[in-house]
Amino acid sequence: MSRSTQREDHLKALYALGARQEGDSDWVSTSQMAAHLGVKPPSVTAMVQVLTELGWAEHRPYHGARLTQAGKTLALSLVRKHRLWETFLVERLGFDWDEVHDIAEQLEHVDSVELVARLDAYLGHPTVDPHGDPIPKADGTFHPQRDAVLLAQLEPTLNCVVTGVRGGDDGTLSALKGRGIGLGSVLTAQEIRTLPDAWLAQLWVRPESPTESQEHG
Amino acid sequence: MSRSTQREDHLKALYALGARQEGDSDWVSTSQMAAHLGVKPPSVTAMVQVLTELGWAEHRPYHGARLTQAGKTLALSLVRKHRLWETFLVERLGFDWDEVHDIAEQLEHVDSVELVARLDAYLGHPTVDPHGDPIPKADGTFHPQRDAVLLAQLEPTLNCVVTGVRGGDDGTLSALKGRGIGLGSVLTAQEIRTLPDAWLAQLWVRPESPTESQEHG
DNA sequence: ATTAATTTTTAGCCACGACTAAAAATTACA
DNA sequence: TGTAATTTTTAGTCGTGGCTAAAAATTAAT
Repeated sequence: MSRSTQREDHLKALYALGARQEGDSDWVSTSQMAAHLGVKPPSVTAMVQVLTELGWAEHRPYHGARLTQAGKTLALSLVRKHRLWETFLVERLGFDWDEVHDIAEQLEHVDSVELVARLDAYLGHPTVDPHGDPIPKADGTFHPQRDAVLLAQLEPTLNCVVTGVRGGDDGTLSALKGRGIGLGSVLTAQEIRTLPDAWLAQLWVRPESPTESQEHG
Repeated sequence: MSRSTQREDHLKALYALGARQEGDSDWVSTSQMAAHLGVKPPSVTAMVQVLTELGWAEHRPYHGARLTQAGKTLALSLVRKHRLWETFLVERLGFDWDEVHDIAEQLEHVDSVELVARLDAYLGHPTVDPHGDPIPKADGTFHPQRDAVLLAQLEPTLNCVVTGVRGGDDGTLSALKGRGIGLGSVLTAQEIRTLPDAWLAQLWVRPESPTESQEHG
């Protein structure tokens, strides 16, 4: 009695939502998780209690849940697997970056440490996935985005380069692709003003001076 | 309500056991399936009834079950996925041929036709997997072993070359590897007499004249 | 041809993980 | 501060896919 696809999905949701909590703490409500996972809140409550019994989460009834250290380590290994598979799908199989999420979602639940190690080596130990998200290391260490800010926080006069997309579902990603926006895309200050508000909180960008031209690979 | 890992596993068992039935028909008993899958017969009965309702199998109570044409097509697509993944694991990730079965067993349940198509192209449209088993084509056609006989049926004076291993579990495969036997291995008539009886029904071989020497790649 | 042994199915149960409806706690408002 | 609205948990149900024990059918043996 330990890992299962459902438990792993709840663990990942707890990790993802905890990391992007607005303010101080990383407590996540069951309804947040339910919305994220596409299930109803009572199902989440039940699952959170299971995760608690396994020592992966703690649960303060009516307040929320958050991961323990053990849970964080496990969640990080899932994120690692997900991002390695996405890298494989894009770089080796030639998928577009907006097509790979659902497939990686399935592949990440395949259970074999040897497989992950060999996949990592095969891909040349990549440090970021095709969305620009950093890939956790095998030992659990994790270096978040360097030099990146969310587009919403960028000074309005600056140009920038897209370095990542936060929590992008395939729908958002293909909409971005439809506007010609991908990793490495250069956005001018005036172009930024034409983008939907929703994207301002999703795009990680590296600021550039207003006059600098583009040279990226 | 259609595919699930368990249903797919039962479908594959029905296919595999039906193909290797001794005599005339391809009816498979529930206890055969149960032994193959590591579950109890009543569980198989229940699952076979589900497969029947889905139109993938037919069930004659107290006599056995067998696949319909639709079921065969589906089973073949699972075999295809399994063997493509095994090929990937061995040829690209560098696994030994006796380590890949369990991992491929998980990977084959990943649901994406596009993924299979791209994996196939990436591997160069291989026709046999690392165990020498032929890989069914995307359209469902399937060309079984050419020129191969089971070692048990080989005339006792002939040498032979190993071209495949029938239904090899990882245990048998690593035992074979321990004796230095793999795809392309040359077995002399006298060496054959020293092999365990169990292997005689598992090794597919291509006969050679007693004097011929080895030249294989 | 009966009876005995074996195999298969049916009946009834359990764990997992979802759901709805109702109760309890928290938060918001007056 | 007391009541209303919202959120969360509890209670009870359902489907999937296992199990054991008992009944039914088949096969084997006398």
